[in-house]
Amino acid sequence: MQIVKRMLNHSSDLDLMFRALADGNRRAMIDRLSKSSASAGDFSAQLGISLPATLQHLAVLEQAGLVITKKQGRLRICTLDTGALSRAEHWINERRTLWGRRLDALGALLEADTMEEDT
Amino acid sequence: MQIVKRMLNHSSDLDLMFRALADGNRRAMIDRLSKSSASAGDFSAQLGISLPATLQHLAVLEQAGLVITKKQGRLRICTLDTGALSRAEHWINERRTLWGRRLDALGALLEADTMEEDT
DNA sequence: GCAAAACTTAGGCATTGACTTAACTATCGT
DNA sequence: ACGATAGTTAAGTCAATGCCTAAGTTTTGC
Repeated sequence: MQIVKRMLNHSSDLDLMFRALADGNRRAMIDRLSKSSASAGDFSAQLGISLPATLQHLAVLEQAGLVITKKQGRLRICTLDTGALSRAEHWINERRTLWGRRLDALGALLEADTMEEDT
Repeated sequence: MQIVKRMLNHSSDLDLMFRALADGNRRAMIDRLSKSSASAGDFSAQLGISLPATLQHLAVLEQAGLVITKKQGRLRICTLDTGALSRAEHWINERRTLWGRRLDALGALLEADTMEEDT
């Protein structure tokens, strides 16, 4: 059963995703993975933190759907999953453009207001 | 010692930004602001949380550079600042496209691997 | 002036998050 | 088989979050 990837969290997907991205070490891991796959030990060495700490970060990234890990022999190999990144980007872009449109609509009005005040 | 590291670790702009976005209430505030400006009391009422809690959220959003607030009379009026949103989006997009290029090269191989696991 | 409205500050509390060390378990090379 | 390598689990520490209530402070309007 490959369906069970997410349990009944009261936190949304976006919560998990943004919280996962809100840590420098985890972003560094994503940076690293955007170049090539890596093992848990690689991250541990690169970041200078313990292996357990690394595994916790990996769990966060996995739950956020940002990273996929798979056991190969005694290594845990990690790869990026860009699906979630796209969703995060989509949320941001939606808000940004919404506000952009509003600016377009109000821009003239605000400017007119300012002009009135000035004179 | 790791305590020192954490305390000295002045969190980066991206830390502040993503952490700010990692909360449903704060994303709701941004949603609200993407439609029009609002006062602290508006948010308090909309979210059903106390005014102090609302102010804390606003402080987080302001420090992240996502929101601008300004005192007008006895109201604290808040507006969106899209600059930070754009920066967050830029970071995400950069990683996504980097990985995308990588996928072009490795795609078939990874997919074959994944298929094996799934079945 | 003065009370109500809208915020601000202070203090407290329960939970979560990022670490750690120590003690396993599983794989690999010889 | 056996020691070294790579990861996993357990348990604990400490700081940061998110929320609250209570007691200020500033503005507004009568």
